[in-house]
Amino acid sequence: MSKAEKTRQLIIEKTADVFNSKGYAATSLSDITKITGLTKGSIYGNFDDKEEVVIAAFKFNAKRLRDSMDAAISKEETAYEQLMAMLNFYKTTWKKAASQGGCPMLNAATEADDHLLFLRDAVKDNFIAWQKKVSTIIEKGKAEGSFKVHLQTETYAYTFIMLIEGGILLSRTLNQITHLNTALDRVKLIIDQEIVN
Amino acid sequence: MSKAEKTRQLIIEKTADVFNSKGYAATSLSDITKITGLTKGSIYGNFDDKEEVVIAAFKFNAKRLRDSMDAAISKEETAYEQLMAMLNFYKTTWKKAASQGGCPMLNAATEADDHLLFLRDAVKDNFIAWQKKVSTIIEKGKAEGSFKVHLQTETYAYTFIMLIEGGILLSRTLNQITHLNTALDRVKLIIDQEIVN
DNA sequence: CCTAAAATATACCGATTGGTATATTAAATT
DNA sequence: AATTTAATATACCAATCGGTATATTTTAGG
Repeated sequence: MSKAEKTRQLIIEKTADVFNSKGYAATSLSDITKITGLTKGSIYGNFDDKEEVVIAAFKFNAKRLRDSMDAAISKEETAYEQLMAMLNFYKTTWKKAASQGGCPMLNAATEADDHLLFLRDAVKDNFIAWQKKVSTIIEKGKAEGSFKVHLQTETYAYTFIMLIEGGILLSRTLNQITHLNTALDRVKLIIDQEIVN
Repeated sequence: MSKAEKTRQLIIEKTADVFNSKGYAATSLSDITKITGLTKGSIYGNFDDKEEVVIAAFKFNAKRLRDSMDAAISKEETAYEQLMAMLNFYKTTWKKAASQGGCPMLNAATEADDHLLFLRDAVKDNFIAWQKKVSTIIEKGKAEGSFKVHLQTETYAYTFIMLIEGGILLSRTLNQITHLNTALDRVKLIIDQEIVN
């Protein structure tokens, strides 16, 4: 890794949390220089403009989330255990995530819906990737013979995502972990009652 | 209503949609003057600062949502029909809401969670009010004898809200109404399977 | 160790930000 | 109709915004 690549990475890593909590538009270049300890010259030597930093920071935040979820899931063998690991991941990571500004998917999605259009595609891709990950687990369960074969995989995957994001939204806004737990419990209920054979 | 009160109201009404779509922080004073056709002098003659406009605009957006939902609900007699009316309200209002920047609750909540702290309480209050509204309907259903009496009213109310907000989030981000419908169908399923006697 | 190239810092740019003091206009009161 | 008061417009403010040209420093290669 060249010096420039290291600096680029440092900028992304150091600013990721601020972008996620303050918002991508509201985080200024002076915020970036303050946090990184670098100057504008260095920032613009490694990025064409602020948009590029914003996209890189979001992608970093999204990847960090994906990677740690993957790590939790891949520890398990069966599809059922993998789904449970995903739920447990949210239950245990909540506190840490809250201190980093909450769910990067939720934050970026609301900010990019009709404003910050250059972010929209990246957010979209990540939601679809998340759905596919859940879908793959459900299909795996079908192949294992532990899940019902006739059910609509995608619809269930999206239902889980909705509940989790909705739960995070309420927990953050009302400052009570209860709501996220309610969401996670509901996902488990759906799995046990409708998906498992 | 005095001239000043009329102007105040005009400012709020004309800027409400922009605040909701662009974001409360990202909407500038020149946006406000452009939309209203007024000058800074007039804005600051009726509001102390931008924060006050932001709060007023959010409250207007939230009230408009509440009022139209109330109108849809109050047309119905039974608790079951009222819950169905709420679901139908989201199904039918979706398109209009999308053109106004999406759900004001969702937008303001994510913006106010760790930034724009002065908005947080107002957002909080509105979520609680929504939960109470749903809870009141469920309690009414219990009193009517059509709903099971032992169930945890608040938890169900929050579950419905999560699903709806999560559905809106996905529908907006992925630009497909399907997801909101999935959420609304799931709420109906919960009502039919777990709440109705 | 010296030199060329890459990376970072400095100093600046015009535009826009939220906000205000004052002048002007419109509305209400006598 | 004249006068007072309320409401709106004008013109300005310092601070900050994203961005850039250039100078300086740091790194790597011979």
